[in-house]
Amino acid sequence: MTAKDNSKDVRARNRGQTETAILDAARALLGEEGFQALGVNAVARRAGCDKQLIYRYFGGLDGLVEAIGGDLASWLQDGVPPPPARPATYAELMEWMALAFMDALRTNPLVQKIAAWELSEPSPLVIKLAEARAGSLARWIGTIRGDLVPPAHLDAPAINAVIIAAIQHLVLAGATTGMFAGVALREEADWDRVRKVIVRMVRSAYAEGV
Amino acid sequence: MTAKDNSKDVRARNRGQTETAILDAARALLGEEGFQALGVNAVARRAGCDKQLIYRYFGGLDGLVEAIGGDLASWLQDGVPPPPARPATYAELMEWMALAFMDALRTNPLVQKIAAWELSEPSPLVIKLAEARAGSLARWIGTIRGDLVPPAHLDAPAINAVIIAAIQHLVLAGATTGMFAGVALREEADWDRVRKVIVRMVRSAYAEGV
DNA sequence: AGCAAATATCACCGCTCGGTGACATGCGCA
DNA sequence: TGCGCATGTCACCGAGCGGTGATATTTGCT
Repeated sequence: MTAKDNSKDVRARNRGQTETAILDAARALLGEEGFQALGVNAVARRAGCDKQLIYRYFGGLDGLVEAIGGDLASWLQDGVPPPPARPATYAELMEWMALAFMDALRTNPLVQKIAAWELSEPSPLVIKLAEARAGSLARWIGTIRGDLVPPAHLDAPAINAVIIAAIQHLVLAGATTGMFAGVALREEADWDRVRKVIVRMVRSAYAEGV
Repeated sequence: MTAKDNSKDVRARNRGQTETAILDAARALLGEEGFQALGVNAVARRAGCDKQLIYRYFGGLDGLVEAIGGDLASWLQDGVPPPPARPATYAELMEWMALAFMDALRTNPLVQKIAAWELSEPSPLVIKLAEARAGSLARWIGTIRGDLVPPAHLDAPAINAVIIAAIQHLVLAGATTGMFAGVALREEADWDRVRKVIVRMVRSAYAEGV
């Protein structure tokens, strides 16, 4: 029971523990500072270990990022509760989906930073992340969709892509500049305004008329 | 008439000429490589001059970027032709606006990179750029709007923000990963698909029903 | 012509980065 | 007990970065 024992946690020689420490550090760093700050030195500093271990256990930054991308696969399934009442129509389902997706993304800075990353550099590594995220989204929609079918005369995938794109962009812009196209995106009231519009647009896009 | 005369253009001692050379280099670098590659050394290398001149004439990278942001103010007014036929309704106007904005952004990698930059780091410098871009957009819409007035019961600014956000996000995603939410964004046919959906959503959002 | 200011270039600093090899230390098994 | 391997640490490399002072060269004015 020397004085040093509790000064730095136990930091036993435990590979698994170190690996998760590195992973956690990388996730935290990416979520808080963005992909620009994600480097071998920074991660090792934050994880409290030597950067050499990053190379040994993950094969460098690429492998580390790939590992992060791995648990990206289920961020929607885990974080979003299923729709409270079974929606009766595809339109209602998509309306709920849009709002749920917006909240999920708003409360997940890590995914926000990854999404911003995808828009900033087309490196193969980032493309893998994009695919993982797209797959996650597709799987999530698949599970909540059940047997509901979109109207046959509509291009539902494209409509949904437009909706998701709008939400994603507004959330990212709100997190950085706090505005977009003159519309404030800071207070919860601002987001209520956005919610109203999203709901209206989803409804009308899937409406029968026209 | 020594052999060296034409080897490097004239490169006379001309401050104005050098300034535009630096500005052009910075614009080209930003448009081609993205904001990550925008550094004092890189710009000077590309402009074929010493980086010291960047500090002397622009006060560093910040001033240089600010100068770039300056002529950002008119990128829409200059690049987009006015609507061919005077639209009769606000909805028609916004429909044309959406498509025109999409094409303008798709053909302007510099603005694309700046938009991606805004989503990646919230530095005060970038916020200035964002404001410049937002102001440009507002001014553009103002001039083409004329005396058309949106339906009073609708939150037109928010609706437009959602539309612009969707377009911007799809264009950025197309330029980097070439996909979004499972929808391809490469061939012109892909963009026709997007156009159809955008038109439908703008129309229905501004429709009288509901 | 001659001089001062504007213009352009060079050399250098300190720092951080990604990456690697050599070395220390503790665990588990024979 | 002692050996071998897994785990962790350290020192170092070359390169590029942003930034700055001193210096060379041309221009333009008197």
